[in-house]
Amino acid sequence: MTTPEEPPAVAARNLCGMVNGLAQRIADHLRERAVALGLTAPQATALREMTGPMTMRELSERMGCEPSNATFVIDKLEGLGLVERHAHPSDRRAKHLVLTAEGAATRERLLELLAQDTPLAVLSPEQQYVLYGILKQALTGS
Amino acid sequence: MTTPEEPPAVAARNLCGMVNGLAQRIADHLRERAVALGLTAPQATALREMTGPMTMRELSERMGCEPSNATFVIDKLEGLGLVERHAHPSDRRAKHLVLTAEGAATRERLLELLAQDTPLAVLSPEQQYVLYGILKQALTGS
DNA sequence: TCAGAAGTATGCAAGCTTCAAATATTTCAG
DNA sequence: CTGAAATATTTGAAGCTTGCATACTTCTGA
Repeated sequence: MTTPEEPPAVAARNLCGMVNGLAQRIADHLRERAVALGLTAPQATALREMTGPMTMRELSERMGCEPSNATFVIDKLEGLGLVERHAHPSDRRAKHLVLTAEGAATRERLLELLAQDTPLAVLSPEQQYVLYGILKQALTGS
Repeated sequence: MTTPEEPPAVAARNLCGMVNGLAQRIADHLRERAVALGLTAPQATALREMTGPMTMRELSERMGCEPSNATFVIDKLEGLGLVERHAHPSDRRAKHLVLTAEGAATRERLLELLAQDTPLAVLSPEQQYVLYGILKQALTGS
């Protein structure tokens, strides 16, 4: 019954579960570092994605959530004094999210913590590069 | 400034985000199929993991969630008549989760739907096998 | 034996997420 | 220029998830 010449098919059955498992491990890693800074995981995610001023919609897309969820999370970060909602320079419908000085400092500390002991650190540079190529193809569909 | 001889380091920076992105795409795929059967995504996840009779704890571990969350989801599936809570044969602390006939039929339809148009289908069998090896190492840490 | 440690499931409170609807603004066809 | 359609954000309701507390059962070791 064993078919040594066809291992890919067997392996593929659990691939989705393995991707989810790895994503969950990454999420746990993030949550751990977030609480060390007094943040929740979603708050840390938002902070991590705040590479610069952006709209609510752009943030929600970067976070991979609904805009109304971004509203909820930004409410918290604004309450913590880490983010401010400014008027958008060219579109009065939109808000311009900007980090406060404390928000920028917290973000820097967060990025440092996130860079430590990544769940992917057990992979060699070569493996990481191969993984990058495969993920890129899976995500772009090309 | 470009360093053609060192692409892995550059690539590695976004690896976590790409893994999360792929996991989200898999989750969206699941949700889409779930609603087609009148289920929510968590309910479909539970049904998918019900490969046979098991305890609440085992189900929660397979689902990657807290036991109290499994209680919530199983309450729903029990209300839909797809799962039943039986007495565990050897441990009176535990419940033995069992699919009803309708539950088993729904699960079969779900598995068929999930096998169609997987987000990983764009990868060649060879790529899937390489991905399997890398994910395995990342998950086991070996 | 039996007292305490550990395991299994559930209830509850709080927070997170999504969805649908509402408001305000912008864009664009005609 | 005007009104329809599209876009940005927010609100409220409903569902999902977690963490902790609780009740009960099983296991362990003196």
